[in-house]
Amino acid sequence: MHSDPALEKYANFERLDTGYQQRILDACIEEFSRNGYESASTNAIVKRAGIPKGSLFYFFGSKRDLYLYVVDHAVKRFTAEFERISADNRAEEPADLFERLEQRGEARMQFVIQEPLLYQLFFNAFIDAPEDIRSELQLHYASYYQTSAQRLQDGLDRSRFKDDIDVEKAIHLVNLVLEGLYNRYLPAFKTMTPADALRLVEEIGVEVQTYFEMLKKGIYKPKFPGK
Amino acid sequence: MHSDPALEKYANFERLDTGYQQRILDACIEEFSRNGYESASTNAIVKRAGIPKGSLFYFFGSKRDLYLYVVDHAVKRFTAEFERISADNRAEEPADLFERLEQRGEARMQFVIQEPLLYQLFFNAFIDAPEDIRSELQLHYASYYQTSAQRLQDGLDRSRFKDDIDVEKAIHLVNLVLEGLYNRYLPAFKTMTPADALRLVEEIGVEVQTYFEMLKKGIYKPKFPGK
DNA sequence: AATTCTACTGACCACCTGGTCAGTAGAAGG
DNA sequence: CCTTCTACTGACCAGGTGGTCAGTAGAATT
Repeated sequence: MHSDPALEKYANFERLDTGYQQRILDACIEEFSRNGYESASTNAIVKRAGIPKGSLFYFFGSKRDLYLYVVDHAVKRFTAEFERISADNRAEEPADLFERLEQRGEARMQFVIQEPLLYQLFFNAFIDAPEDIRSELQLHYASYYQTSAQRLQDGLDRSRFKDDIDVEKAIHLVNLVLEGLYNRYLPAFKTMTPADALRLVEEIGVEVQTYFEMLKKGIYKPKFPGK
Repeated sequence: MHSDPALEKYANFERLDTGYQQRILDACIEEFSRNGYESASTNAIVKRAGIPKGSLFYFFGSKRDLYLYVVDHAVKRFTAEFERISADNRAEEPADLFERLEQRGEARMQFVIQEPLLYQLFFNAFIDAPEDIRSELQLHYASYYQTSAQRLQDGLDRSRFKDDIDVEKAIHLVNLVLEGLYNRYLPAFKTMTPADALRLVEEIGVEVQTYFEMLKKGIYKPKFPGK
């Protein structure tokens, strides 16, 4: 992350008192999540935060670096919340693929409810942002993505899968479905009140269950039915 | 579509000779597919097309209307190509869902290979574009989308589905997988020779088969195995 | 009290945006 | 030949954009 003490790229910002930091961060989150990277305006940010224009660039250097900082903030908060929720949900990870994915989905939903702007910001960063920023982010978080994918497989009960099935391919398939579902609903999500978003999230949860039932019948042995 | 002769919103453009029209369209397609609506620049378009700035607005009125026109062009080309390919593939539609989807998938892949930019433009229009434009497009193409979905179901052999399965939901599921796959591979197509693209399409075909096997086991009765 | 140093500021900059409209080239009509 | 008309043009506009830097207020040092 950005906390490498040797570089301290954002030292000017992090030296500030936390209340002031938060006011600035909030303004950035609001602006970036509402408009994405390109359409977000640094002028709008300083106006909203009530700080001088020069300060923003004194603290962060450039719009690009500001964005990277805010995205990093979002990712940190997301993963922290993610860990916390899945930690006190269950001490042990379930051995079942679908239960794992449900658990992750639930944690994600919780975060969406609590911090809709941060979630949107974080997610859009990998979709909307200009190519060079996107690739930098992908590079930056590649290891996180990899360990996350690895953790999904560690200690997984592979005996539930039909013998003639390639487990990696099956996981791929299920991920494809979840990814596709998310992409399909994303546009609607962008223009919703938190209450409507919450309702939609629950609807999606039901839909996911339906699909999971079908997928289980396809890739699990018959003795592992839908619960 | 936009061809309502009573309004003739784009008459100034469509009066031009086709070569000139095409040069302008190409520039628009390039710019919009590369940058999306918001970040696309009308100045960049006129520069690329080698036409005066005023002409663009004389022909199309505004950036917004230009975009709607180009998206419409993309949709027309897409559906035309789609019809053509599926027409000379087979005279009769197969009764099997997966065969139908394979056929459609093949047609779509052909279009992706032949016109990657147009496909991207068309696809992104419903994802990236500003809310008001997106909703106008959705309204505009709602009926097309509906008939297309209807046609997928007409004369479909529903007896193959397990009795406890919601056929609509099952179709949704399979579409989700295909859509996800296309989107995953789309970026690769943009920077490929036709030969490599063709090879990749065949690879994807194999992958689709794998997923279809699993899905069939999940939603079809046992007596309809993978072929 | 004078000086140095540091953190910060805001007027300013060059550049870009979508859009306009008085003006013009050239065909058509008289 | 002159006029009218039409299709088209490009210099221009107001309103942005991200970014800069000479200048300053106030704390720290002498």
